[in-house]
Amino acid sequence: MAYTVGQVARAARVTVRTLHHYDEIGLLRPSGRTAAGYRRYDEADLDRLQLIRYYRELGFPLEEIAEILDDPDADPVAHLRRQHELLSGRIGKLQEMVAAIEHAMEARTLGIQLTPEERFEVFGDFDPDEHAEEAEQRWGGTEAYRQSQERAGRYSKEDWLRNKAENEEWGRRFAALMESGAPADGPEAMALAEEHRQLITKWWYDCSYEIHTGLADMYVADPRFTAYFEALRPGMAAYLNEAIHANAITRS
Amino acid sequence: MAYTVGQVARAARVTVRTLHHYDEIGLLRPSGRTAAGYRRYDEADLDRLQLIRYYRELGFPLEEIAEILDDPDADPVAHLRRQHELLSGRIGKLQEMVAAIEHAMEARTLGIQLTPEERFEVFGDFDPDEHAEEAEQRWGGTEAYRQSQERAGRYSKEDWLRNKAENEEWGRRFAALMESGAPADGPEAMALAEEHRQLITKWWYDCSYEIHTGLADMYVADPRFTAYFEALRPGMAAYLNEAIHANAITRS
DNA sequence: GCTGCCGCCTTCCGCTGCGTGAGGGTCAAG
DNA sequence: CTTGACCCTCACGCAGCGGAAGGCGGCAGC
Repeated sequence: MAYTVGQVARAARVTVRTLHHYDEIGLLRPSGRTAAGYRRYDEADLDRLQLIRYYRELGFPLEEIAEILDDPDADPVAHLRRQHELLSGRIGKLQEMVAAIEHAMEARTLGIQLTPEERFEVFGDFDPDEHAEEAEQRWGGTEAYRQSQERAGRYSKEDWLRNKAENEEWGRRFAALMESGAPADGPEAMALAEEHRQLITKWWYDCSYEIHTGLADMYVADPRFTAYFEALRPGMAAYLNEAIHANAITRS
Repeated sequence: MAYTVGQVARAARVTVRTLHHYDEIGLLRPSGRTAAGYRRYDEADLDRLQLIRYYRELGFPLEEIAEILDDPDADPVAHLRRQHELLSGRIGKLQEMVAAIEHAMEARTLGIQLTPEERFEVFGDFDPDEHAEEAEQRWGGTEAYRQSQERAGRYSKEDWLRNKAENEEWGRRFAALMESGAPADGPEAMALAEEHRQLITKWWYDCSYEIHTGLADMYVADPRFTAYFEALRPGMAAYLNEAIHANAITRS
């Protein structure tokens, strides 16, 4: 059986132009032509095309595919191994990027500006071990972080907006409470601290009391978080820190 | 402070040519030039370059980066979300490719030819659900398969060769046993069946007796495996099948 | 003031893997 | 004999630079 370009293209899910291209560069020459100059592909050509598409999808450049297919001495397993490594590396890089994006999205919702250093985190420009270690230290490499990463990716724009709105709503009530002069370790403050914990659990990850107090400490230790709360109301970072601690002690 | 192209290039880890390119397309024009025509970059330019590199690493095309940076109304989070999806998709595809490669490597060591269908498995050309389901059925989605996949990727060429050699050695001894006329459910056949199980455990995954009998059945059911054993010695597939079953019943 | 060398300039061609025409011939059906 | 679906061969275009050619600018040492 002989096939025309169009038939082959449909069968192999490539464009006619692609077949022309493969012909041009000698990667896949049709086994014959009709009197009118039409390309005629036979079964063997189809087999070869399958192999070509296969290696293509594995990321091999066309020239290398030609080498593999035309050199019977070439070791296909070696090629596969090499490609396996390449792919693994690429997956790793992409995963780092995804993590960086999630981090960026998370920061955006709080309106926190990333430091240049953080912005460049995605680049492999420092020792990977050191980098991993730092990430471990900063985020604990914890289940919590993984949860939040996972969720971050799934949230729609509406989700983000609702999240932000709920956050702001809570912020307003907390600021109002401060205004009223209520003590940071009083029942109302503790109730709002608890609400804060629940908000995190709802949107991000299971926030235990332990984690919550850890967060509270970060709010006064990390200037970016401090700035965020201070912008809502001066003194809020410290006040919230105290309320969270009080709440954690009382409830657990 | 003002910097020359070279200085900027070194600092930002890009090539001079890249900066020229960014200038050409208007993505990053240096804030000034010296009398001699030298590009002069200032701090603001560096900031912009950082952002450019950041979005670049996240996979944005240059044109889109220009949009994001030049349009203050553009929603960066929306862009991030979109990019997150793109990256996740790409990771998924790459992971499928890796699985396909591992499958191919595994098949190679046994000298089994993949069917065209399998060769095209890596393409997303049929319903993903159906595909996943089929893979589930074929491989059980089991811990065993995951183990073997994981190991396949780590093996060096020498490992593969040793694996192959051990396999062949076992094959020779098993063929010799058949030759001797020993019964398939006799002690020697069972011993070699057990050795076979251990070989799999050593190289691939924890091969329980249950899994082993499953494999044995596949050896007579799947023509490609059958062909492999039949090539070693006619009747070997069925003989091995029986020996494995006998061994499993006796030992467990 | 001359030489040497490095860094900078612009210009231009090259690479991959095709997409997308333009401008025309061919084939089978009605 | 026409129509419409195919097919052909040029040939330019795309991103995102790499790299070379050919020529100044700037600074150090003689």
